[in-house]
Amino acid sequence: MEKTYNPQSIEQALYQHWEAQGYFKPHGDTSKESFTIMIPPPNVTGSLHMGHAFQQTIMDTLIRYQRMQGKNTLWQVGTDHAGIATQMVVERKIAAEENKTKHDYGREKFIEKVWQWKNHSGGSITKQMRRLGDSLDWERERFTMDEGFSDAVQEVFVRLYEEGLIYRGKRLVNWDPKLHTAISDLEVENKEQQGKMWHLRYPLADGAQTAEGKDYLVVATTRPETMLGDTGVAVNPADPRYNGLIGKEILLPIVNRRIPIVGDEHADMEKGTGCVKITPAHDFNDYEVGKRHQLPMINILTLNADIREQAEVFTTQGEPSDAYDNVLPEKYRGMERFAARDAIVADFEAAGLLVKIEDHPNTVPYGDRGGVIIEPMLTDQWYVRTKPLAEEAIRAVEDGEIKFVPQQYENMYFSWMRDIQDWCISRQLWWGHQIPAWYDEAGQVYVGRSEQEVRQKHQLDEGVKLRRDEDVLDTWFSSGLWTFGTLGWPEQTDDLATFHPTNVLVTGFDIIFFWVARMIMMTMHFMKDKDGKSQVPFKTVYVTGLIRDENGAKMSKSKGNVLDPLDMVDGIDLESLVTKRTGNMMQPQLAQKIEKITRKTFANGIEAHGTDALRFTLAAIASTGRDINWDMHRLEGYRNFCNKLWNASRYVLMQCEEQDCGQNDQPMDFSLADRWIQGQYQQTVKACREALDSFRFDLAAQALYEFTWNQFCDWYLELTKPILFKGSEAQMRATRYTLVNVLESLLRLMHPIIPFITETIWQRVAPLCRLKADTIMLAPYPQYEADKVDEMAMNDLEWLKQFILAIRNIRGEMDISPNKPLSVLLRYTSDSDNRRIEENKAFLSSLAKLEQIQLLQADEVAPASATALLGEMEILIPMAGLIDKEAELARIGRQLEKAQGDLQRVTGKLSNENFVNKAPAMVIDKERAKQAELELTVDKLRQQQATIAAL
RNA sequence: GGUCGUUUAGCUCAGUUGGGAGAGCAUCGCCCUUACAAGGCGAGGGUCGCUGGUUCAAGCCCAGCAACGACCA
Repeated sequence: MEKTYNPQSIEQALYQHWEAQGYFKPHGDTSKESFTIMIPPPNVTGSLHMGHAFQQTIMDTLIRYQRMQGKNTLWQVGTDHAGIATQMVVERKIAAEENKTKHDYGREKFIEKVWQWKNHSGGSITKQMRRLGDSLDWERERFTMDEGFSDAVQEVFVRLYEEGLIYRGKRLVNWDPKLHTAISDLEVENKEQQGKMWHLRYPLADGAQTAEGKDYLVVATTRPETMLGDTGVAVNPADPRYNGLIGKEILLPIVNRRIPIVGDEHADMEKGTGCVKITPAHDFNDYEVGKRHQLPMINILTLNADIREQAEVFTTQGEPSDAYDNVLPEKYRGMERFAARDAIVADFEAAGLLVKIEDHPNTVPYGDRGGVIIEPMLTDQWYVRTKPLAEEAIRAVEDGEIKFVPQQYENMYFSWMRDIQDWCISRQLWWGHQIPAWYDEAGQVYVGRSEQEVRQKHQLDEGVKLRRDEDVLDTWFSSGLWTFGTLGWPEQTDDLATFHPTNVLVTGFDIIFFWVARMIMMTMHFMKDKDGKSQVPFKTVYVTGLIRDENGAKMSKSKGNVLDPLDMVDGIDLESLVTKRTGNMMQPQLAQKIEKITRKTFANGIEAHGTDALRFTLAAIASTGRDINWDMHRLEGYRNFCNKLWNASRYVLMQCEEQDCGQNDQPMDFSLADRWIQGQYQQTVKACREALDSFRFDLAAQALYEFTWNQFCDWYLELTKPILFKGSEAQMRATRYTLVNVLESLLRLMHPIIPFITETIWQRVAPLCRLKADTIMLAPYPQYEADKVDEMAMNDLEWLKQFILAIRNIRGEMDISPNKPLSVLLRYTSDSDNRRIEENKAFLSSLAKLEQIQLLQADEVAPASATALLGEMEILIPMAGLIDKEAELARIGRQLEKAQGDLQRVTGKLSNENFVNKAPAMVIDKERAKQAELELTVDKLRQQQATIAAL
């Protein structure tokens, strides 16, 4: 083996080999249980970030763990077409390279362009995923716009429409004025900010007066410009100030429109002025109020969110109406919405109608893609009626058919599902699944799998002109079909029978609504068992937290704190990192700041750590679904761990290769250490399996770390040295046998988390265990073997450790070189002490560096010594010429203080009658034993203190 | 405002049915001992956010408060 651990020299080649050998594919033996994970399809425009690395490490660990247990495992790979994001990428590209817009190309040519982009540059993320060691079945890679998947999407749309679960309507939607498309409520980010509240005076018509005798109402609004579209003012029917005015009218300033005063609970008497202007075409709450009171709707904004040349007037049902005229004051026409706001406020002020302006914290909706403020807009859109779909989806989680890990995320799921709103699925984009709907010239809509099918079904001959709906479907509509669409639905394929329902979904909490909930709804509606029972898409949803930067801030490009997982794998120098973080930015003005924090945080760039160290770190921090602050030091620690494993393996191989490791059935004489490490290892297997079975990757990582470093390396390897250097043939053989077999099995145990280093070492170690197999990937996962846990060996070795630690402690405290051999005297030894000493002299001499071990009789006087206690046994190291009196007194003093403190606590507890009467006997016995031991310890330490003090 | 979560060593985090406060990293001291200085050996370090309650016993259970965070409105 190479003298130093160098991940870069092993990882890439291994992955290519695995992939070429087809180890990632399901083995196909359907007599074995299947185990399936569907990867959350990454955005085809995306690149790998920490969240991907985190989730994929978990998925790969699970899939490797199950594969090694012989299951027919499928980890399905693919990407999604990311409608808006992809279209934006290509639009920017043609703008930059050819100075063209998509309209210059036209729809068909533009889509061709997008496909070209997709085929050349799309999915670079899948190459990055290979670097992580992900054992995905690449031959089955899917894309949400590929042919089969598009069939599934169309089929679902048509069937839902035929079942009345999809409808079209003119509704208020979230409109992105920059991207010119509707988006669903989930794609809106509400941001808190310090805004303003304008108090506007609205004169009452026909001489009406308020209870206080005023001839006007004051409405408070955060959006004064929308007053151009007001069709009412609401007051609370219980509000004595104004309820007398219900039914009266306002004369709306600027447009001189008469609008009614209505009584509605929406007007909060406590808030603002108690009077609310109602603009049904530009506000979701007002829309509802308008519907309740049959107020017409006046649209005053263009799709750019500028003031229209002429308003559009609709009835509550969305039909064109002439209830009001459509004239808008000339001066505002064509104004951008915020310019119009300023102008209108100024005009109110000029007219003496601006009462006041207050600071007012409010939440403002932003489009998560375009980044501009969303405008509620009255448009024709397609909707999924989600309520009926949600019912079954809720039940599946209630009944435990689907479990969330950690469970608290079920609350989030339920609260959203129980209050679910209809889902706007149409998008005014070109890139995506075009909606399979056609209109005749009268505007009548027909839905079908093709124009031909539509004509046939509705007996429309060639004379009837049909025009296809131009809109495409929300990308999440197709992602919602991921679990069954990838397996060949709507065909009833063998894959569906074998791999569906899938087992585990690993995802972030942020897409529970976007994706998880919708996937459950869609799957349960379309996938049925033979007996008609709905199939769930997956049995467990493992929800991860977010990985944040070292200060707990969310990673984002605009903050410049994004960490590329591959930079941690390969390393990156500071200049490249700065260039990478500040290049290609949406807001170049932030570059300087980003450069500064980058230079500060990563003064020396990022070192290479290798994929295994990254994966181990991610596993180690995967605890309970909460967010994690990324800590570079932990990554370093786990790289050191990989290095430790590497070097320990080198030791094992150096000792065992070309030696007799028990392969030839010659006699073996196992040492205490051999028996002990087997037992320790078995307990590790048990802990590790339990952790993986319960999704506690952190506990699995911890168990592996603890065993490998603190037991196997720190103790066992050291304990093999006296045997391998001085033991008999049979002892050496047994120890070599234990070394190679424990290591071999340990590598299998760790493989799901750190696949590369384990495979590399395993290739060398396995032959020494008489194993012939091509890869560790398909070797069996270790099982707990209780009969290999030798209790007596465990106890004896624990005693041995304590003995050695006691000597080392004295050396450390007394500044005695570890190289200096010591003589030790033992007093008050029990029979079992004597046996243990006799059996383990070689170990003691070697690990504690003792030249002589001498037993004293109980009444024998010992020379002045540094002392340690092990049970009743006294370990004495004669001080002559070695020990500093003051230092030894200080050392004893510290121990005494600690022992006395403990004793006091235990004694206090035991003298409490209530404790003795009520606590379980076992607990009391334990305390009594502790008390006795502590008393002895205190006693002996005092004696020792006196002895030393008397010198 | 509602829901959920978090608060444990300097930092990042574990702590399973209530029964002696843990890990990694960082810190301090000593060591280039033939697997490993990305290391070895030893040591120090915590009022478990605050207050109260239940209990023989609370980091853990209950109530209230505070701070922070997420989602929803």
